[in-house]
Amino acid sequence: MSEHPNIQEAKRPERATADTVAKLAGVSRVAVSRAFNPHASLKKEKRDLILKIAKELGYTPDMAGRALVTRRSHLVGVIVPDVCSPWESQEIDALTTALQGEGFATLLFKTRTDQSMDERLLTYMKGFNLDSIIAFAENVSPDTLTHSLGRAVPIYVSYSEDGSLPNQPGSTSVFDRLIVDQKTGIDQAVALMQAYGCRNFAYLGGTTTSLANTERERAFKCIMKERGLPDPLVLQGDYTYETALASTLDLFKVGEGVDGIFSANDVGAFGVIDALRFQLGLRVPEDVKVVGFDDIAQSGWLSYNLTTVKIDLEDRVRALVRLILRRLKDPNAPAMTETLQTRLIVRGTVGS
Amino acid sequence: MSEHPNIQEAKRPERATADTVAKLAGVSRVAVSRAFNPHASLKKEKRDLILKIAKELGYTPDMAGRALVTRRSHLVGVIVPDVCSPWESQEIDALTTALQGEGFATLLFKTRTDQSMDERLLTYMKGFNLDSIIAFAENVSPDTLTHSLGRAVPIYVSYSEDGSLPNQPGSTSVFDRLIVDQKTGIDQAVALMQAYGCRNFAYLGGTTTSLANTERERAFKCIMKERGLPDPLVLQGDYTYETALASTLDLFKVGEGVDGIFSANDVGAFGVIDALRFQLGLRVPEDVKVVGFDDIAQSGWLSYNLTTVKIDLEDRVRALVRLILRRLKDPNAPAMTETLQTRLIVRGTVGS
DNA sequence: ACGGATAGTGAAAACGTGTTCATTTTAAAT
DNA sequence: ATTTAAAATGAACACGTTTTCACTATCCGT
Repeated sequence: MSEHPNIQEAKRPERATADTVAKLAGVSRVAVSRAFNPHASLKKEKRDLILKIAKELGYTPDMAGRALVTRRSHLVGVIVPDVCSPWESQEIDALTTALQGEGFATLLFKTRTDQSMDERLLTYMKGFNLDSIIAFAENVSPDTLTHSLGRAVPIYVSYSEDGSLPNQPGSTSVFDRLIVDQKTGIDQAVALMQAYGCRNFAYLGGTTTSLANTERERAFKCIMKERGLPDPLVLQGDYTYETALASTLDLFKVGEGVDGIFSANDVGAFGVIDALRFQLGLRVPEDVKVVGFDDIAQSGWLSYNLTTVKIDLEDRVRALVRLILRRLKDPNAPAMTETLQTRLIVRGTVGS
Repeated sequence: MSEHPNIQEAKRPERATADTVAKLAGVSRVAVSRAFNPHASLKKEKRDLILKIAKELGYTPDMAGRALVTRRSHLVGVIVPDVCSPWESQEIDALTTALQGEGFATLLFKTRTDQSMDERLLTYMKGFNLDSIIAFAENVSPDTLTHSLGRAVPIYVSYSEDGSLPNQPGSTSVFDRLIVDQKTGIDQAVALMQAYGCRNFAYLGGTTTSLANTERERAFKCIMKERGLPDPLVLQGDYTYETALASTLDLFKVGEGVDGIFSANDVGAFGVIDALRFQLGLRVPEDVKVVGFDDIAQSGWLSYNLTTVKIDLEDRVRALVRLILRRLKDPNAPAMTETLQTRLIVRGTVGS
């Protein structure tokens, strides 16, 4: 086994391995491994030599081999129904940046359009031995995930303090959670709309199976009651522009006289605004006031200039990464909860 | 080695491995491997038994172990400067769907804001042993990529027939390419603008280092000349809404009397439109006509209703996946080229 | 019934890495 | 100078899989 590999090596410039570097540096292969692990003890000059030769050869530790023994793939799975959706693409972007800085890469998986997951896909995902999983698709049950996903611990995002879904009594597994307090921001929104004279409110929902939507609707109704306002009209939606547009047209076909619409997301609010302005000949904000949720980049564009409830994206991603890293460092640590606030961003769709 | 693993197994429910399945099914581990490889020869009833037991145990072949010996990671890298950019997020979405169907997962990497890549990141990427790489960031030179990326063969997207960047004479490596013929669509756009009376054209560029932008500008100027029109004014841009807005304001500050603006991308066109309508008090399309490029979903929204040059996303992704799979099947196949057409989508920003 | 081809099978050897463990070298402390 | 602790080192093993390579059972046609 001393000269044999050279024959193959002569044929093609084979990928440099730790052994290649070790022989060239006159050290053992273990030393090469240690050179790439900052915490391992290795004489400084020897490490420098190894790293120098490694760079010349273009050697990089192979993740597959490393994953096999360390049981760390350095891969974080992101399950998402639709990458194009602005809020989600913004979060994926920020998440990728943050994780990349910590030495992890994000692996993208798409659910079916109904946000459910193929059995085949789950099996497939398991094979990658993901270090962590973030489920944007809220139609994937925690138990399904843990059952199908080896050692990776999913992180769940809840939208109310009482944690409506994960950590059920029946389930043995405990999840780290990020709780988003949506009520504060929504209350500010309703207060502003009320101050500008709204009397008849409507709530345009997102996908009905979405946890975020369920809690937004609940919070909205609760606030209406607290402020002594009548129960709002609820429009069916699915977070898309097209459906929002159609639902708004339907709403005003029966002439309800609604003068304040709160949408479960910004893209939906765009649909509402365009329906009002271009199809119904109504003015925003003079005739109807509109508020969205998310504060995506497009909400600042002048054509919409949308007043909206903001979840601070950087805070959110920072919290997620913190949870992921902590769980990775100590898999047996007790479940942890991070909390996030929301606040109203005032622009031009309620009053000037 | 017969009873030893059971001790560990008793402690925690260890991840099921091929050996676990093999022992339970009373076959060799090789049989298990074959059961999961459809092309391997294995008695049907034995395969069924193995797959059944595997499902009960929740066993899935480990990708790391598999990658080590097959030299196929089933990972496709996507290098992108900004996931949020609508066109790119749409393409990532479609690509992920298509690749997922073929058994590959997409791994996301972000460049720095100047679209260049950290040396550290390249080294890092190499470690994942990617099966293929698609570079959305056009500031990463082909040679840098091939030098730093083991056996993965990058796919390049060019925007002119003469292939301005890859396959240079100096470079030894040959790349598969996807050529987008932008001229046809741009010519249709100019023709329409001209028909509606445009006399003074301006071109709002994207990032100057972007290949797509360079070729779009070249094609636009060429068409202007062919149609006997004067050289267009060129505005600096970077594909963002904010810069487009600012550039448009600058343009009309000197009162050039421009009546037709062609933007290198749709998001830029949105900035142009909003500057004209909300800051300069001009009407679109009556006073100034605007055309974009890409045909992202937002271009159909009524507030913009943008006339734009479309690259068919599904065709594009289909072609990319075709190139990737072909290269993977035969790494030594000669370089291949796919070509894509563009065409104008007429909406409301040129004339009704 | 017989030869030959074919499908089915498992033992052993990879693939590239991190980690134990026992050993040697170096540094620090008396 | 001598003891004690700490740091540095490499051999062997482990991780989970696929791929040779022989070998056996099964099938077909004359």
